[in-house]
Amino acid sequence: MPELPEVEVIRNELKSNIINQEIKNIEVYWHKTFVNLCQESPNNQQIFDIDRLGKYIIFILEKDFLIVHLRMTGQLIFNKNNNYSKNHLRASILMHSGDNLNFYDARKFGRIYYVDDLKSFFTKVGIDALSQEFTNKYFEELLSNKNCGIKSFLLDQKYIAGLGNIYIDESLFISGIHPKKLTSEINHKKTQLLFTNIKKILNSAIANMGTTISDYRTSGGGFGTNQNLLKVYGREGNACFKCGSGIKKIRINSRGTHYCPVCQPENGVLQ
DNA sequence: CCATGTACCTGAAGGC
DNA sequence: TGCCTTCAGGTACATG
Repeated sequence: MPELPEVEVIRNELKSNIINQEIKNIEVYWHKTFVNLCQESPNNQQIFDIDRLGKYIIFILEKDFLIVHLRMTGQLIFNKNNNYSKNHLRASILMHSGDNLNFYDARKFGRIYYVDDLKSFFTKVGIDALSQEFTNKYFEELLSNKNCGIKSFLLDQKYIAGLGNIYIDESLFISGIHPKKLTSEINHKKTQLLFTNIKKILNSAIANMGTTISDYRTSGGGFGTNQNLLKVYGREGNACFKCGSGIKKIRINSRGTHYCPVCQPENGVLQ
């Protein structure tokens, strides 16, 4: 499930291949994949740059923008096929050079939006988790204005954009915070620790080319390696790397949530 | 306003 | 083998 690091890896890889290319046209094979929110046409427009906000990848065209969200199983593959059969190909962005950017998506949740106004498109998306403007002070302010479980808070993209199920579980584990801990009850020291660890976890996942559990591929079709370094996610019943107790799995907001009951106590001195 | 529930989708995995 | 159920979780939208 692509989160911020996976999207960032794809963005970095695509930059060298896609920037300055000119779009010939976009072929759509599953009608819901392409969402046209703009009166113009992307055809014959040059791609000036590639940006990112949270889990959205943003292609900056001459006049407007193509925004891709991979959701659960989306893949952006440059100039080649992937391991999926051809019938998972939902759209192709064809370039005048003959290069192409193929959008595969087994579950059809992913989207390519064509928009002319970024501001109105991103009204419900908060600050990017790796942006310079996302500071410890900003994090504390967000937390103090909210009183819900910390995992629910981190999942909600309108506060902080880019975190998903895997990296939230990892960040809370190394910070020693129970996923149901109320935002208002996390003390100053723990807040700072969590803030630092979120940035650390995301940056290290980028360095490892992302987490490939099932569908995620880089734009070259490659695998990430970060799945080998996960501390809690997917480790239900296995021994905690810190204390040896069994990792537990519960559901929060209908998401599988992994934690160590000893290192992340719901109430206790460690918090 | 907020919290919760469900739709969107398909493939993999497990039970019997 | 094979059929059925459950699970995976990001986001939009509906409901209470």
